[in-house]
Amino acid sequence: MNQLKNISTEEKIMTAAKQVFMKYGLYGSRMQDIADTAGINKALLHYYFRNKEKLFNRVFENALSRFFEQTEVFANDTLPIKERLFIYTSNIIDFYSEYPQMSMFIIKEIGNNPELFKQKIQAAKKNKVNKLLIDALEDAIKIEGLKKIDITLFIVNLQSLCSFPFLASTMFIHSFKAQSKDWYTDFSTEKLKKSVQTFIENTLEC
Amino acid sequence: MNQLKNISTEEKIMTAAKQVFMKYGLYGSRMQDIADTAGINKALLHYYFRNKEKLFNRVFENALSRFFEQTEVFANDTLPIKERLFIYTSNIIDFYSEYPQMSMFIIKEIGNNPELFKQKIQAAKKNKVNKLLIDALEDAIKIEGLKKIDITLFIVNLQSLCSFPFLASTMFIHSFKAQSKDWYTDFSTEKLKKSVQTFIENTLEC
DNA sequence: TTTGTATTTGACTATATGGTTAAACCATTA
DNA sequence: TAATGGTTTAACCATATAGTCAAATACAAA
Repeated sequence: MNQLKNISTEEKIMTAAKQVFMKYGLYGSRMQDIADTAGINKALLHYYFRNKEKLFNRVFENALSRFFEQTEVFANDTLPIKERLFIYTSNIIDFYSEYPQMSMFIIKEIGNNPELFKQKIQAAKKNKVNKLLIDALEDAIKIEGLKKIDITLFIVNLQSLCSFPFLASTMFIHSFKAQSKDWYTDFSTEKLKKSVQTFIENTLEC
Repeated sequence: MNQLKNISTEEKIMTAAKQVFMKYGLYGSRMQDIADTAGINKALLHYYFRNKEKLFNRVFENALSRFFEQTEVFANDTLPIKERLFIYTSNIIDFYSEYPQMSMFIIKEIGNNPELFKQKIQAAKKNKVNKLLIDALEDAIKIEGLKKIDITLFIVNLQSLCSFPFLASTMFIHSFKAQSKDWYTDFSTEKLKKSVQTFIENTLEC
């Protein structure tokens, strides 16, 4: 058995499946489309991943893992919470910048498979390298003497500012183009990062 | 011909189609599913709306119209821009609160049909009762002496704060529940409105 | 070279799905 | 009552799609 070639084919499939599933979701995606994108026979999909659902779950699980990796920074208790928030939001913006459809994909599919999401949360909580945003904020209020903010609201606001620009990029592109503003020229992830940082500072310090 | 009965069936179909299309998108939705939801025969769908695409476009067009209606407040030049922004964000939050899947639906489908979106923008610009956010802000800088903010960035931030909480509500519900926080208890649209207003004040005045 | 095993393919099946049609139903009116 | 015309339905068709299978191919070991 050629281990290298084997991995290569499997990865070709995973790459193609990621692409197609992110674009069309579980129901909208066609196995033939995935096979074509991967440049292989459709039967080979079923040889490597028994069926559509199993293939989809692998892609979804990968995406969720990447998503939760981002929270590792909160385990670093030596940094003040504001610094950790800056690093986290910067990382997550870079992450979405690289995979713009990730956010949409995760949000849409959590509804269909909330169990896997719960599992990931539990795993993250038990993992020593990891700590979730909510726990880090609660600790910061107790230990660092952080102002008693509304934690859930703050998290929602933060995720909104970081995710939505990529999620809705097609809307913004068309919207601004129709009004003679070039989204690509006007928008940069660096500017977004700065505005998020300003939001964090205003919320934590005002 | 019974005009009343006619409208009723058509509306039953539109209501069902809205529900199903919002949940599964164009490709993921099944005509049979829409027929079942409306409590009618599948052939009747084709009697009222020739085919799937036409039915979908009607639903999409309705959604877009509702979306653009929200910007009418910006045409009211007698109110200071801050007031108009407060009203607009409050309205749009109420709107998403009523139709939580609207934002996701519009975003997802604009990519497939950007032309209709462009048309709506053009129509809104020509409409005297209507004025778009971007124009209102540009005017405010010229006329009201508003601080020269980065308009596109501000709009993106604002839309993010207002839309994402509803778009990603399933994620937040599961996320907070897994961490013993009840999303429904902790979250209210009033709190969200206040945080958006604070963001507007900080951005326009700081 | 031969043999055995993993990989890959074309051809196939069963089912789901969008769409059509002819007939039935029902309300209005002559 | 009977004719008219819009509305609704069951049955049907053509195609698309997920999944299967036997045969072919590649490739490593004997």
